[in-house]
Amino acid sequence: MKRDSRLSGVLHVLLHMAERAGPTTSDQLAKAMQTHPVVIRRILGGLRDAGFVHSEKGHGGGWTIARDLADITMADVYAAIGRPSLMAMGNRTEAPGCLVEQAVNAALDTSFHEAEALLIARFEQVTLAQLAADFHARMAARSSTPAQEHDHG
Amino acid sequence: MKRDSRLSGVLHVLLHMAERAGPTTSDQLAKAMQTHPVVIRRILGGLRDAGFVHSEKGHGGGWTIARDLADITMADVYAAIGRPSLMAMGNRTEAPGCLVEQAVNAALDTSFHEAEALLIARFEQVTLAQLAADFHARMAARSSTPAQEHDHG
DNA sequence: TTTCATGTAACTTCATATAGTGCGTGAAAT
DNA sequence: ATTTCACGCACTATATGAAGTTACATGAAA
Repeated sequence: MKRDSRLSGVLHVLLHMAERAGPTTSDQLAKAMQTHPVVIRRILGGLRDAGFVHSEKGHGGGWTIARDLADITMADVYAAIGRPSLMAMGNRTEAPGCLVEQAVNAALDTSFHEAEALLIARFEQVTLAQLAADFHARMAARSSTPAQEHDHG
Repeated sequence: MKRDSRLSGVLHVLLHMAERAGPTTSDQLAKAMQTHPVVIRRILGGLRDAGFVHSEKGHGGGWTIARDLADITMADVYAAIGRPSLMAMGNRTEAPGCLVEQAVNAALDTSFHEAEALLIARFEQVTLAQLAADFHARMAARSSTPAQEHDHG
């Protein structure tokens, strides 16, 4: 089953933005992410509507983070991209008339809802500031090659 | 993101088989599941290889459950279909050179692995016998229309 | 008024889950 | 023996959705 990488992508973009001083353009972020500028704009659209980032048009424009990194959790980002399903599995049919399927669905739903609740709870505990700190720790650990912080090779 | 319904499907098929006395053909199961016989054979292929069901060719052939329902857990069934990914989300890139992405991946992986472990643990606690019992309880509750146990409308 | 940058819609790939077809194999009934 | 039944499997077809791309409009600064 193919897995959604939007959450991973948004977090990645946000951390790259956080490493820069002024506004960052979609083009620059696309280069860093090895993708297309329009994809960046799509990814950040939800974040902008949720107030986590700000976008400016024209000369000197681009994207900036609108809040303190310590005030944005992974759960916030997850919500901003529309709370896509976390579970790769679903029921064959929802609201089935078949009682066998109802029994199966009930058993699966119970477990899946527990797992989703656990995930959301974990997401709420991790802020972008923590992720940035982890990144900087990795930077320090890779002391021999300190210029590769943006290496995507 | 589209969700895999194989686990739901296999459990459904197994419980339908359990309700019948002798062998059940792929055709009969396909009718009950409103799908194609080949789909049934594919679904049950992994279960056969794992020894949970038995298949017989020719006249009077079909599928039978090879073990006691109390000895088959949802985790067994999950394993038999190849342990497909349970999480709908993955990392943009695995083993990235980018330290930002490494930090993001690490944070996500931690949460996802926890959630997966929780799910597997729950699956291990539910046997097919329990699911069958739940089904029969639903049958009893729907006492006014007792002939609909195979209704898929 | 030219250049830069976002906002969006429409379109194209591309991956892949699911469904379906055709033919081969083996077992039982006649 | 031969017919019928049922699974096994390789292959094709279809549908869905994410990601990538193009095109153009909007708005701001040089």
